Amino acid sequence: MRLYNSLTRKKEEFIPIENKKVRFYSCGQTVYEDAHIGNARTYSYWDVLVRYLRWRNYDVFWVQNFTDVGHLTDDADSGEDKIILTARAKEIQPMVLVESQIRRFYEDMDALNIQRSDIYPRATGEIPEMIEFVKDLLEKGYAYEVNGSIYYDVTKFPNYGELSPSTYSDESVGARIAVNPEKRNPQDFALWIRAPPEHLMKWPSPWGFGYPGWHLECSVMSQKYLGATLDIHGGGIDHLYLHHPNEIAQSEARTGEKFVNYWLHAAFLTVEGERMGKSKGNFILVRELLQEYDPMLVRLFLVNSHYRKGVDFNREALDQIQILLDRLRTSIATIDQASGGNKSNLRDDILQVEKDFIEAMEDDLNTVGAIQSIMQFIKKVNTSLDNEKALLEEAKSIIITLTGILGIKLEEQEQRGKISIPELLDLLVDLRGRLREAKQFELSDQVRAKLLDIGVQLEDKPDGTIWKIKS
RNA sequence: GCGGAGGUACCAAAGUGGCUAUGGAGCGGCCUGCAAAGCCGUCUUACGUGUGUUCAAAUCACACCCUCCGCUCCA
Repeated sequence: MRLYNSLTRKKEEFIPIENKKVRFYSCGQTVYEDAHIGNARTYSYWDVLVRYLRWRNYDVFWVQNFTDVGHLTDDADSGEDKIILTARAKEIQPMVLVESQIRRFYEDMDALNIQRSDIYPRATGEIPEMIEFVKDLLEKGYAYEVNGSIYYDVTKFPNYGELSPSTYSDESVGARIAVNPEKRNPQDFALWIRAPPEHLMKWPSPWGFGYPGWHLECSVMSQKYLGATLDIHGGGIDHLYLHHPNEIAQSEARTGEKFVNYWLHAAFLTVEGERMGKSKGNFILVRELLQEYDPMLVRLFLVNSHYRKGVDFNREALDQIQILLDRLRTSIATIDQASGGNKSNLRDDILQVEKDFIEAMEDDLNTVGAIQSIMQFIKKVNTSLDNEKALLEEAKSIIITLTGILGIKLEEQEQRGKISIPELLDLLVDLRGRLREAKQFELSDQVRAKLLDIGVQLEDKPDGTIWKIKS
């Protein structure tokens, strides 16, 4: 598999440190508000990457963090903790907010079929490890203490900023906001921040009460759960410039070993041509979107563009995706209905689609190409319904497997109590078929129209009727 | 300003030296009680502009134009 490595800025053959074992860390959510469509897009790609690697028999261990403390409203180590700020506005305790947001995060991700990482460590659960980490950096001379706060001295780390195509110049840092006078260099960043007495989220440390700087947790957690060197580290493109260079500086200073072999960065999505941002107020939350749209439609939209390329979110784009999703679902329903024949030309096409899919995915996770290979295959299947039934079943199975790797569930397991909805629909379809045989078209059309109203579409094919649950 | 990514047909979106991309929209047809779906054809000798390299360029080189993104919040 070839992956575009942000560190070298080119596609490289992916070779794990230890044969088929993959150590993967992705930067997670600061849990103070609901996940938006941009978060979901990024996490969808990590999900696809993990599913694909596992399908190819890699043993993937995936860690994604929850930031539940210390992420300030300003990256330059000033401003307020967003969690405390939001909790205060809601008049609840910070940890109540965190718990609630984590639950909501899981709900949103589950709905989009974004599988969970193997572990989700929380920053507040790793405070002792963070303190040890900072002590180590102090002893090694990479950090210094000022009035109970600890800062990382970037001049001690010669390769600082190697990941970032443009590190901050001193002027640009100073130009944005006043440089914290405690810092020796404008680019130094906080490892540990002293807390004023009234601060709610604070922990005792050798330097007094304080809380961790937000770059620290990723270094600490990844090292604790995955070791000194990670195979893959993923994150949003915004982290390429500050968060990730700082992670490298901290981690490599402590271990003396290379921190990450492959850096992956997901591009941002825009909404109606505009960047989603707090200042623009155009956030689209996953849960709001899902009240209106089929989760699988959203999921297909999210993976139907390349992760390193931006994509615009708008209604027209979703309408186009709906057609794509319908086409996928129709193919499954059509195969189910087909009685089959005695031809066997599909055998080659089944091998071909798997080959094309793999080829696309191996090329830097080209999900668009992978979807296209499936679409081409579906066209083949549609013209090959006279193949042996067993081959048709194989065709269906490969479609479900491949779309499943992209996180798209095509088969609905609709079950209410002991009633099977598929069986119920089969019964209705059968009854309507008898009406049509009796040329009672008015009544049979009514049945079809009513079913469509409640979300079931019937299609009369030459050899029978199929049903599809519409979104 | 500094740095990055990109400009592909009506829309979306792959492709990185020669091989029909693909999906949708529109139009025409086949099938069908009707509808839907599916299939076939068509728009389609598309690749930001200009030079150059080459037997051959969307693909490589150089220059230019334009767009988006980061250097605020933010995946």
